[in-house]
Amino acid sequence: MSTIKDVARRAGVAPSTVSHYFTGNARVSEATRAKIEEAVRTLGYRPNLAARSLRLSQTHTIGLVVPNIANPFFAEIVQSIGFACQQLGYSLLLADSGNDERRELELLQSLYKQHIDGMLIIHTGKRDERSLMATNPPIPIVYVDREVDGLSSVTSDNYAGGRLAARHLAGLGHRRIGILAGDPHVQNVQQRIAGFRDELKEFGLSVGPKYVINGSQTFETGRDVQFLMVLSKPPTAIFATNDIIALGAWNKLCDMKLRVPEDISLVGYDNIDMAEWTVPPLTTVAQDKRELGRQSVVRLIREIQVKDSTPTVIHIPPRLIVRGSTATRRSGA
Amino acid sequence: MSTIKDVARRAGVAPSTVSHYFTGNARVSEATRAKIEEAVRTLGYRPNLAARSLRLSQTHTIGLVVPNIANPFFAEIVQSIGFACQQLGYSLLLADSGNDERRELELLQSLYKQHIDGMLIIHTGKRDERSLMATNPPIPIVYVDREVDGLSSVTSDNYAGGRLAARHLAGLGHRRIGILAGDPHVQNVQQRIAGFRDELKEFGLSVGPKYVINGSQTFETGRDVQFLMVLSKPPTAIFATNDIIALGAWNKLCDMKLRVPEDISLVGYDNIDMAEWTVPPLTTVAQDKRELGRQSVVRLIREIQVKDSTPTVIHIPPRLIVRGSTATRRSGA
DNA sequence: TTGAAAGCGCTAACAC
DNA sequence: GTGTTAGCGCTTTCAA
Repeated sequence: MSTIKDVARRAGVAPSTVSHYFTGNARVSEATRAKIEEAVRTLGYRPNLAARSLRLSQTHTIGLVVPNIANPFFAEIVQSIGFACQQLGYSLLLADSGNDERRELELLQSLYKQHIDGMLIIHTGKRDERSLMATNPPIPIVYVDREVDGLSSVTSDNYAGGRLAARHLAGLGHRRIGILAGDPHVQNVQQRIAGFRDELKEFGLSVGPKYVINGSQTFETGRDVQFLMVLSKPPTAIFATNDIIALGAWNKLCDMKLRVPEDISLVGYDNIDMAEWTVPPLTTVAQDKRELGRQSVVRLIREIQVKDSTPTVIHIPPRLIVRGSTATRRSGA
Repeated sequence: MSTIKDVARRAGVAPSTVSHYFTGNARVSEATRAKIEEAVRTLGYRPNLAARSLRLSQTHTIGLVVPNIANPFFAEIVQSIGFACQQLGYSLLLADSGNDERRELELLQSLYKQHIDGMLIIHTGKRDERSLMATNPPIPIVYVDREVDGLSSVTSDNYAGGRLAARHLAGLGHRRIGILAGDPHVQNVQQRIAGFRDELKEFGLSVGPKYVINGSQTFETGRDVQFLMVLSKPPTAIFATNDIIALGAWNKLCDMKLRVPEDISLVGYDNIDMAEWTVPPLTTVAQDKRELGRQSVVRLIREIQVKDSTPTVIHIPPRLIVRGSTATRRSGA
């Protein structure tokens, strides 16, 4: 592996001249430029970023911690983060916490050692927020998708999304509505439900405790929809706090010979690719994942570059995508 | 950010002693050990990996290039690669090529500059293999999921998987079988189809050109199943070269009021999570993604550590998962 | 068991 | 426009 010295020697100039050529910190004559370029080419020289990092004490690398990249929603966010990084000249160090808060903490530590310039975190949502804060990060951190009080974050406006879903369902005439809540400890879920309930209130509606199913953000929790359907007065519509739960519910409803939307309306959240793949496709609240990822990176890099460390909270507005899984309440119900 | 010198000063020893303590290259006395540990703790010292890399000329980081991390199949592989890396003490630099061969090449170059120790590549499959080889990599590379002639790779045994699918369908009595091939330029697809055809031959069967649909590895290509169903003698069973295509086909079949498996049997490939979510669940050829990821990392690290650079090809055996989307041919058909 | 010193590849003053 | 020089934080002989 050749170094800047090798290039310099071959080009018959000093190492610093080569450096100037690369950094553009000083103008080099046409003649030397040609010689340097020739040397670089024949030697196959690549600047050693480790050395540059050491010297500049910045790595142009950011860390990304996610709870579970196999979750399509997170995968799509990671992708857009990745694209934004490429565009802005940053490398991306990926770490999957496996939705385990202890591991999440270890990963943070080991990322710090890499002396990355900044960190993007989609936290597990399980840990007490304060302990994350207490670690007193040596570098800028922006939380993605799940916000943390008092710290910078870029998230979808979950409260608004909940309202959107409620307005849609109430507008279709539904009055007995169930909620597949998923994990009640996740802040996003709480906000979606809060928005949902608040909007319902404007229609003079509410959701009783028996009409709420808790669990986790998984397909299996969706299948617990059965507990709603065996109620003496089952709901005519259901709000699931994410698409995967909605898909799980739909799956169980199929098993029970209930049809969507004829027998029951179903609204999901996230608008993952799969939401379009059902028959009929799933009505859902879309989060702009591209924008979520892009803004996170942009914001983080801003915090890295200017020492402006006042936490900023960015909310990306959601939008309702009405597809085939919702319909007006049947007069009989 | 404190350095090894700060620690040394505070502990009243020389920097090299602190280094010895960390690397374990020399034994340190109990007394100094205690002083060093105290200093590290109060200073919150973290070794600077960039400096260490420069000195040791190895970064303990590997690069990973994937075509599209939003594809659930790749996402699952990336996850298992990530876990294996964590376990073995390597960091993971992620780069998504967006399934674009030009970008893939750029990413390789920029990863090289990071002086990573090795590289894992799931290539787009579009480029001529040779041009990838020609880049003459300065570091070990292991190709994942999609092999490249003459280079190290860890892939599923796609040919065997194709045979598995064919044996299953033929065994159920199907004689007119269609293939949703997807992208015929992807080697994996070719191999799956080759295996499928060869096994069919053993049953005295074959698939005529009109029964094969080409396209890409997408949901939309799956929906092209309609062109098979309007044939004068439509197939009674279909092999899709991945689950997403199968899901697309199923979606279209639903639209056409055809039922799976009563009217037509359907076999997918990959066993992504979603394959279990249909009603009935999808019969498919499973690739062991965990193992695929783990073996890739293990193999790459071996190539990094011992200079043994004779290319090794590892095939992970697939297995057929029979679920509800396949059934014996109806006597009427 | 500990320390002094050299150097990994690069950049940024500062001189010329 | 170009070169000299020092030093980023770390590890590693080699001596003491």
